[in-house]
Amino acid sequence: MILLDYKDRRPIYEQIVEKLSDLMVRGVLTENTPLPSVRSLAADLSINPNTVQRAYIELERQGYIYSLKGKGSFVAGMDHITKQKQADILAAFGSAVEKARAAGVTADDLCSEVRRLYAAGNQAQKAVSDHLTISNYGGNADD
Amino acid sequence: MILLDYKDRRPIYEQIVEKLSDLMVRGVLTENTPLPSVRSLAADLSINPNTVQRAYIELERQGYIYSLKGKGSFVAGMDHITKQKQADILAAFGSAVEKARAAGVTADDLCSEVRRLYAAGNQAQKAVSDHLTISNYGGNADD
DNA sequence: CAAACTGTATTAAAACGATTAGTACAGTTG
DNA sequence: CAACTGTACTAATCGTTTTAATACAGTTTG
Repeated sequence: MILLDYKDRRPIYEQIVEKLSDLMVRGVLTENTPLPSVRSLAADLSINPNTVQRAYIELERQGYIYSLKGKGSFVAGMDHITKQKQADILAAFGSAVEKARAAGVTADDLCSEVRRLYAAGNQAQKAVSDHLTISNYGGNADD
Repeated sequence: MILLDYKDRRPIYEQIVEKLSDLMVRGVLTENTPLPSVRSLAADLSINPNTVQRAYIELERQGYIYSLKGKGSFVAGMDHITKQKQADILAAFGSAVEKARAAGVTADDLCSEVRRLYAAGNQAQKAVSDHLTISNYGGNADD
């Protein structure tokens, strides 16, 4: 399940959006997989259902999920998701690059850093994905 | 002068910290240059002096400036500033890289993006620095 | 010295967003 | 029908940010 970070200054609903969309991109949540219901996720996280709903509304607005009244909320098509998430990520990446460039960091330095992080990250990857693993809900939207 | 972005969800004092430290790293504000007084910057930005003071307190805490009672606030030593800012920037960069890696973006893709942004950014750089230019206050801390 | 600046400190109120609480309605499922 | 689902709405609460209004201490300049 998701873990909330109360040290994070971002609002809870935004953390939920980020963590769930991460799980989709990582392939843990696949197309048409049902998400936990608004009320059950709220209970699991010990937060108000309204907060979860707000996160789901945002996820739907961004194209990560689709919701059916009376049925539930489900992971949207992976093609949309991948495009969306990678666009988000590249935008954030571009912003970080721009700041580094303005601060006098060279392109070579950044590329070295990229490769260093990739080398180091591959070993930590297993632990990270374990930590983010979401319980399997099973079932599909079109049951 | 600085421009505040009210669409930005971050608090005003934090925007001030970021923009002023940016100007220092870019070399627009150099060592011992006096910053606008708490009251005058507040007037320029049409905000409360307390908000500016909070930004200055934070800038001092992070080592970007030093303040002398009755005299004013001044840009700190560039060696401290550069180290501080580059550490901040590399941390943000590393976070962006990690997310991209998790989303399946290759290291080569990121490096290509870096070089593309550097090539494109060099032409936009003049416009950016123009936009961020701060009026010249003249004078030094040790007058 | 006096006026006009500086930074700094403090307390209270106001404003704003995030979150909670409670309720309600509509659709689905068994 | 009972128990789920998403959705909608209003009101209250809470924390942070910002404002407001002073006040005090040090510096500078006429």
